[in-house]
Amino acid sequence: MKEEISQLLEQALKGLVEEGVLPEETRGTAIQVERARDRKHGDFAANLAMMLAKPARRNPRELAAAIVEALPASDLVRKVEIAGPGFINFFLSPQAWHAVVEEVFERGTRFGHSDIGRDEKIHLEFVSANPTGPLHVGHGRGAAYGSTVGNLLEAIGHPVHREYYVNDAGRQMDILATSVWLRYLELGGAELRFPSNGYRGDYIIDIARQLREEHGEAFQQPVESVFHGLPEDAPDGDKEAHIDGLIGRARHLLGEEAFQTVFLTALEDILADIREDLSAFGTEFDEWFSERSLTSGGMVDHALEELEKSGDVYEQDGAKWFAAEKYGDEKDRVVVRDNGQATYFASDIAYHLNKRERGHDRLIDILGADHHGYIARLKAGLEGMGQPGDSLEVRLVQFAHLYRGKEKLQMSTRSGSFVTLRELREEVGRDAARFFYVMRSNEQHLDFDLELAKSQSSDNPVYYVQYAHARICSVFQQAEDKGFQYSRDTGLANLDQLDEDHEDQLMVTLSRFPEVVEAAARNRAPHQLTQYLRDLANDLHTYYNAHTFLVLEEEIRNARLCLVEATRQVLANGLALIGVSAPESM
RNA sequence: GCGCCCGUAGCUCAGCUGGAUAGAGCGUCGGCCUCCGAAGCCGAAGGUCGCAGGUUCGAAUCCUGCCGGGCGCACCA
Repeated sequence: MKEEISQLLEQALKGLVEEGVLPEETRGTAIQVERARDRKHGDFAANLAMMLAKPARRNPRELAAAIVEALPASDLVRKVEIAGPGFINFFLSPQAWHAVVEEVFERGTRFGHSDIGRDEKIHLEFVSANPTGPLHVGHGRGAAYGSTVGNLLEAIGHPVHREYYVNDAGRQMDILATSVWLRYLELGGAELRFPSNGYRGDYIIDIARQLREEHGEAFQQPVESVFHGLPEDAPDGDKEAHIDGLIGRARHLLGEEAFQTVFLTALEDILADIREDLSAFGTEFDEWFSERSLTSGGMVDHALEELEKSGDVYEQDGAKWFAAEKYGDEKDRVVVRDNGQATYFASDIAYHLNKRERGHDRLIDILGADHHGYIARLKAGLEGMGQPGDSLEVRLVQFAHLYRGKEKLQMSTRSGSFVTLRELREEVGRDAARFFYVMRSNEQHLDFDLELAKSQSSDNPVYYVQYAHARICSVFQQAEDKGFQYSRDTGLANLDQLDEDHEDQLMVTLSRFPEVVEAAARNRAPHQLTQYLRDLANDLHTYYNAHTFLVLEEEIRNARLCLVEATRQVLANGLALIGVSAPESM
């Protein structure tokens, strides 16, 4: 609809250039059409005349008059006015709004979708939490935000590949395996002081128990041999040295094969739990990409080769460095340590190179806000490997702070005293959780009040929107109970009988949906969609309270039902995009 | 110290890539159910858009400086 207005203006512009009224260089001026905020200003407004005033050396109002004069006729437009400093205001005809209702039915669940993004393949990485324990509420925000952005991008036609990067390599994983093994020893009757830096959650004990069921006493070792001669743990000693010593001891006493068994059991258990959790949260991935596969598949070496080609890799102090500073990073980065091991930075850029080599035009990473330091170095790395730095787009998700009423809840994976995503889901429900997570801009800190999200009444916005949907369903149920036969065709044929302000308003809001979806997708801003859904629900509730739908006159009744049926469709489409259900009754 | 994010109504936040008189929810106050679901609707009060400059027809929005809050600055993962 916006598009159509824009085209009319384009033709007018073209005409004026050809007539010589406007200089040649204004031909390519980008036409901006926006929704008028106040309906007194019509339905759409264009600032074209103001933008052209300078190059054309004419005053904007005069120019606006010339543009209006040059506009081709259209039956969508009822009236055009010039207002203020030179705005061109368009008033649309009723037929224009009726066409929207028809379009909703024609497109059905795909109303609001488009294909404008079809030429850009997008790789979307999100959540990617270390598989060292259950997901907590911070990951939940990334999951809700990421999956909604994915839905929005798909809705505007982008091919989207959703991926979870599994950090299944490195020291944290070794600490995990060691923690499991220590719990295993405890289950075997050993008494030991659990390392302060180990993973303490109950899930560790569950995994240890499973290990015992599957492997019996195979991994049992005397406690003395495990702890003997290790550096002291905190508070008197160095907890890092202590845990590293324990890892070494575990590897040594168990042997590499048995250690791997413990390691893999822990990894697979936790990963399975995460998959199940995310799936139940309505978040699906196309691929779970293993960090270890980067090394084993030679991708890290390949990336290092590509990087070498830049000529910006040098050796110093026995390590290989990448001159990242030349590419806008704040300092140079080590890629291979003096012990010959590739750094985390090396595997990170190898991963991103791999994403590019898989054919994705744009890489979107959704990261926790504490990772913002990675952006510059990742872009630098990509450029060093001959890839465009701006093919990577990082979206940060700020922290979510959980409150139970006034009480702020503490979170820490290590201590085991966190609130998990699963607990949150069980407590407030998937719909409320998802809606709350994306309701605010991702760049904004989120105060998530459990009591509020749980409250089945009043101030919970997700219920407000869902209620609008349920209410419409209920109206159709009532119609049936009263013996009114609903005919959509009769309704469509009589839309011109709908002349109430509320009906007008509702149709206008329905027509905004495709624009909202596009803007929310382009801006990676799901909260713009939740905002819209509240507007739409409000229009429906207002209309409902002001007018009875199930009136005796058949034409008006069917026309009204037709309008609310379209509304129901749009509510459902919008809720589907954020992964929230559209209930028929509540 | 350097870098990134955020300062908008009492509270929580929008403000659509610079537009017309800055909006919504909650909270407060006052109304609306013999009538399709009151999980709803209508109305009122509430603002120096952190502060100061700058850019232009026009700034909450863009630029600079300052103030305040959060986060990050590893041969850790």
